[in-house]
Amino acid sequence: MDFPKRPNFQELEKEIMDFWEKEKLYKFNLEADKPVYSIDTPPPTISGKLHIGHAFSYSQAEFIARYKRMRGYNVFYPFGYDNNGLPTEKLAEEMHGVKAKDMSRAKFVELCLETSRKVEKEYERVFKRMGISCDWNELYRTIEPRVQKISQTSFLKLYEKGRVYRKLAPTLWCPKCETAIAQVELKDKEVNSFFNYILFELEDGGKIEIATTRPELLASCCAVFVHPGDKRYKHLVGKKAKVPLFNFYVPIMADKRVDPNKGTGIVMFCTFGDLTDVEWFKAYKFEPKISIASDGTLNELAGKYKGMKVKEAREAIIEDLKKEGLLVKQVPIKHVVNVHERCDTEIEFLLTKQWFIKYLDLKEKFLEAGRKIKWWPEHMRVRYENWINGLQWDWCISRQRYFGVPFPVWYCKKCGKEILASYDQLPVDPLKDKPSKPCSCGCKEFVPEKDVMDTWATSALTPLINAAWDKGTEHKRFKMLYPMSLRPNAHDIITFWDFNTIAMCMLHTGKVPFENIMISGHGLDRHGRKMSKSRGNVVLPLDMMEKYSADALRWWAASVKLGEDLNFREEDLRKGIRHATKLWNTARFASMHLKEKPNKPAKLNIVDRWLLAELAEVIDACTEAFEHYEYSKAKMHAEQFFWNVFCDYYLEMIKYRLYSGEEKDSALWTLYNSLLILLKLFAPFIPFVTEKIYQLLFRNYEGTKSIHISEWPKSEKDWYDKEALALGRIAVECIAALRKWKKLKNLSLAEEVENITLAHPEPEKVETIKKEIEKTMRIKNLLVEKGSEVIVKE
RNA sequence: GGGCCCGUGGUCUAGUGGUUAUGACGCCGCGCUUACAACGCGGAGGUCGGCGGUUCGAUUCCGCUCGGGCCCACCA
Repeated sequence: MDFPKRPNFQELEKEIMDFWEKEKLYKFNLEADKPVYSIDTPPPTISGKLHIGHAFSYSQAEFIARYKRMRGYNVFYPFGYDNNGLPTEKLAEEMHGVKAKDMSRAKFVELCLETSRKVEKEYERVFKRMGISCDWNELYRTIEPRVQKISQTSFLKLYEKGRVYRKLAPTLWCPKCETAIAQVELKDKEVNSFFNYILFELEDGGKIEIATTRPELLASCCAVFVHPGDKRYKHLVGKKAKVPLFNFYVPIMADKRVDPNKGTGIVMFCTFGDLTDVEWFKAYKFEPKISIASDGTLNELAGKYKGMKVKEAREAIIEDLKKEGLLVKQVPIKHVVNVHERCDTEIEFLLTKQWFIKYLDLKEKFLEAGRKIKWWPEHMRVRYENWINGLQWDWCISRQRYFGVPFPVWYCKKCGKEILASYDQLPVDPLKDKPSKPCSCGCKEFVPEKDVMDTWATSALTPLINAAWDKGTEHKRFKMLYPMSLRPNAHDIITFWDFNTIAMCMLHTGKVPFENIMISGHGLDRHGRKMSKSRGNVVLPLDMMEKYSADALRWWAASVKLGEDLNFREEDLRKGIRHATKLWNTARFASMHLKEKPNKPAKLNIVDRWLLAELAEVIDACTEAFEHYEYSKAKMHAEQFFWNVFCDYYLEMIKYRLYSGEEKDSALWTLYNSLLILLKLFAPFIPFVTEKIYQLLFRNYEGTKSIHISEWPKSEKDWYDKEALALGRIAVECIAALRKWKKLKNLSLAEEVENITLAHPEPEKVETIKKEIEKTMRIKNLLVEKGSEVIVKE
């Protein structure tokens, strides 16, 4: 057997990785007659490079996959890529130095696909190198045709149920690029501006003062707001104010979103100056007054100011207000505005038609669904519930983007009616394809929907994607895989991914999509900050695995409780190396003595019985911890037992038997079995080194071709031997005291000693295990007497 | 501003209404004792973030406060 003192972990891991791949160890078997454990792997966003944070949370879910596999489950562990949407668009633009709006849509989509393919390859390398035991045959991409079909089917079904509707809604708009933009494309910018104090006339001739930075929006003014608790203005609520220059009346209303300390405490509400305006618009259901066109110029509603750019109009209106004596003062201020990150242009809100999913009426149902799922850790459910309780609007699922799943929709050119694709046409691209029949009005010309769906509207379907919902709900695969056993993800996307998935799947199937949700924390940088390109604090998993090992990286990821964040410090990776080396050397020691598979002896030595009793407790503790997704506890129990009991005491205590031959069969049998059990307890965490040792030392005897499909350890009934447990622990106490004494006396541990007197509270018990203590500590004659503490007497 | 979580020796971490509070890294001393110096043995090191309350008793339960993280909201 080949047991060098120090293995080369990198080489070892690559060899094992090839072995797993060749043996197709993690392939899901649709035909197997075993209980299924299915995992709804989070498809990572194709947005750049994977960092340590990914390694952290994917490892944690993977521990569970390996544990369940060893528990005999038919584990379904697919992999996916979320390459549908804005992050991939931005990556493609960045990598190729181009901009989407400067090229044809088809060309840009092709570029995104090409970018994604390249990045997927890199992701795959990292995950495989980490030993993530996914079945790579079960691979999906959220942009691929099959998934598009599922996503579009979802849309059509919801449409049929009356759950999907289209209505005007404010959209973030860049007037320079003349495109809708997403919230993540916004950037804050501090600008110099003026607070303009403007007079509005009341019906009774009185005047009120309003401060605004955007006088050009006067034509869009719909109302005037004060704070409900503001005594100065209480009497105004319910009255009307006349908008200067345009001379129409608007209501004066109270709303707590007004800050009484800002400006005059009276604010004008326009459609739309900023995000608060959007909220008021939605909350009070105003008729919009849009005075800014998509190119950033004012429209006919603005009367004489029509055609002017926003800034020109602002100046012109200020001039006119001055002339009329309606401008009280201008106070220069610095304030933060939202600009488009590309071109630095201040954004506007435009009313456009958007698609929504109606679900506000189902809040109670979603809360109930959340209660049907086991959350690990439990408190994470609270975030889910808070999110639902705070929901105020239906879900807008349309995005004015390019790279995403298209809506299966056209509009009749003549009557404007919505024409939906038929199911057998899916996946469909309305920009290229045509409806299968003419509009009911007879018209044969159509305007395609150009928007694409929100990426979450597709990724919220992963349980259905995995279960092949496109083939219906009555086939074997769907029944095997839906609902899924586990949804693992980090806590930042509970509100997006978990909530949307539960909502979507409940709408489609009426059943919760998974039985368990396992929420992991974040792997952060040394100072506890998220890793990001802009911060420059990204640590790459591949670098760390080359420097240490995949096992070391995984060992690190297992070191905190589920749900806790963990700061990454490179020196912590040494712990994993240290542990793997220790395990390796233990196996090396065992290999020197295990020349064949030992038979169970008729009678077990007391030390062996003690070890098995300790082991039985550890197995139970690890198993229970894993059943509760507490992998870190399982790791801790196994690790502490291994170092502090197995290596420090047990191995030392059996050496005399291994070398002398006395009761050797008992020691060999126990060593063989306890080491195998330990390997199995560690296997989910450090799959490479445990596999290698298993192959070298156990495979021939055990038969099963890999430790990762071997049976999870079970303790035998007769191992729970209370007497042996107590005696063994007493022996440990005595040995510790004797070691301390030898140290004090400057004696080497190997030094033979004649007569020693040891005090112990229970001398009669020590007597029964005296021989083992003597042999371990090389004492000729151990005398025991009663004492209050365990100590060597001079 | 709202919600959730975290705050234990220099660093990371376990844990509990009750004797001297767990383990590891680091540090100090000794040791290459036939698996392992990527090791072994021994040792030093903590008012369990702060204040107040409940209790016979609190690191553990409650309230407030400070610090950190994440998500959400806000910036006329």
